[in-house]
Amino acid sequence: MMNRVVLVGRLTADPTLRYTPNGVATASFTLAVNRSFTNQQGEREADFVNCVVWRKPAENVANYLKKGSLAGVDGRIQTRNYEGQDGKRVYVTEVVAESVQFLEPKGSGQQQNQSRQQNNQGYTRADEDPFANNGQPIDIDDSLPF
Amino acid sequence: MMNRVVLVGRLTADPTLRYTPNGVATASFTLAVNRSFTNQQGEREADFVNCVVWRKPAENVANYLKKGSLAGVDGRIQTRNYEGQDGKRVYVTEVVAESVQFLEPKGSGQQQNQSRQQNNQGYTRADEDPFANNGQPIDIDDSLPF
Amino acid sequence: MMNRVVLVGRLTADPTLRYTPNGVATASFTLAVNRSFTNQQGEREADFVNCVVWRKPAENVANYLKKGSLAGVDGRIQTRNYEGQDGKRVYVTEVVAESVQFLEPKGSGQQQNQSRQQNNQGYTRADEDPFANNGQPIDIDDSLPF
Amino acid sequence: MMNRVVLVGRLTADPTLRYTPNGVATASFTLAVNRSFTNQQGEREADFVNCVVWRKPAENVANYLKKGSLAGVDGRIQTRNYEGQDGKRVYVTEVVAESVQFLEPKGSGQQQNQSRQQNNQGYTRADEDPFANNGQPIDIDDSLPF
DNA sequence: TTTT
DNA sequence: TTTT
Repeated sequence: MMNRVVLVGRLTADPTLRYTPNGVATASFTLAVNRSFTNQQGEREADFVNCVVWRKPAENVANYLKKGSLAGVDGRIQTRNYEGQDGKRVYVTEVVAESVQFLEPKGSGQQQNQSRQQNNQGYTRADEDPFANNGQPIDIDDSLPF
Repeated sequence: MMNRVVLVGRLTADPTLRYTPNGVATASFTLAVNRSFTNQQGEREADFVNCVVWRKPAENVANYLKKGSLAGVDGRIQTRNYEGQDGKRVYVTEVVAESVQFLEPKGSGQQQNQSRQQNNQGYTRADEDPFANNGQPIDIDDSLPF
Repeated sequence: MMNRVVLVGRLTADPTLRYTPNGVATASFTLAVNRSFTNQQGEREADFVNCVVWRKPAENVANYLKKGSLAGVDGRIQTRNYEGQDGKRVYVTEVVAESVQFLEPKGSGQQQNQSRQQNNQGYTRADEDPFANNGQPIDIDDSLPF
Repeated sequence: MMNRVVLVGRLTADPTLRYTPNGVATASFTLAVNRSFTNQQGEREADFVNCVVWRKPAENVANYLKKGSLAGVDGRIQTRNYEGQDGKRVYVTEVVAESVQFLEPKGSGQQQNQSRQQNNQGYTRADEDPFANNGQPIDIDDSLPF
């Protein structure tokens, strides 16, 4: 079986960094990928793809990317499901990034680190161990990645 | 911006073939893509990825693939949203296949066409023209692809 | 069968634009793709991948990309062979780009078009019709793309 | 920078297994990838892509694949060059497989292991340590992978 | 609400 | 030097 995704797009918001109880970092973000073709109104639309990344690259994402950053993702599609607030099963399709490429020109992001930390106050942990769970966040209370 | 997906997996069910009012064929199916790694229980899980294909390849999919068929998809990730039954916005991520590869050995699928037709009775149209709408189904009443 | 390549890298030189006798544009260029890992000397090396693109995107490449430009390529691997100068068969592996993405920030390339034209003086045709030949340049005399 | 290749095709010959002096396994093989389109004579041609794989997957390839096997490769394009027999630099483009997928139906390859061993007699080492050299074979005497 |  |  094969499962490969490559995306280049811009972050729709600052990434969200969390830590599992075991101290493993995970960052989540959404990439806006503009389509190369236009719709019948002549507009270029975009696809909005939720992405997750684990461990060291997660911290790099949190430190170097922010809303609007151009980034490339190489990873795979992952599906998971969880119990929704209304008791119904919610199905999620997202991209697990194995590597994230920073495509901004040099020198365009010195303040990013600072801006991110302030932006993600209060989102510093996730109730999940990626290696106890195959890379799929367990969503407890309001800590959904998306 | 770049957006590329390559999958190889097995159909979880016979594909669903529909036609837009303009007579454009669209087939939808779900690929089960077994993961190469195991979870903490030592089990190999799978990702279930919804796929859509348009026009001539849609008819080929309907004619040559069925539940359990091994297939490859080369396409892109697409997101769309529609008004759910409870009035809330439902977000969908799926793969639009530009090409679908049949990876079954020759001679293993002669009855497929027949089995498919019987399976998709009553699903012969979709209320949508992909070229008036950029490849994104407009979901009217119960004609959702997924 | 499936064949998909996605690259992001920088042009090692200005692209070379040619036209077949039938007037079809083709641009060739080499992408330097820095590796994410280092060798035993701790250096980051690069792969140098020859790319070809046809028709309208070829002209866009020639007009908007130059040496050093950051670009993304979505295409497929192609192999071909031709009679070398010593009568031996030469085997070539290159990437045929179906789309090329310009990843430079806006406003960083206004003079590119002019610089390119002057750079490619005398390279204005290729002895080949891509649609009579499946996208593979026929190499006559010294007009090899690489 | 990004560099991703996905291929599905058939082995043109049994894979060649070697070991570096440090005992690291490497397998090389060529994938014939049939094109989806036809040339002006109406024939379907193929691309022949040289692939290399290291370590445990190399041994799996040697044990489970043989001439004609259907296989998928997920990897990256690598370029390297070496001094040719005539003193000239020879440039090589190949695919380094990070994973290889066996796409043959079950039960179709019991004799493969045996057939391979006999086929590769005398090819049991390669003068190279992939981790001292970034995955690129050092070609000494006649031990070129391709 | 899933494939082999 | 090419596979089904």
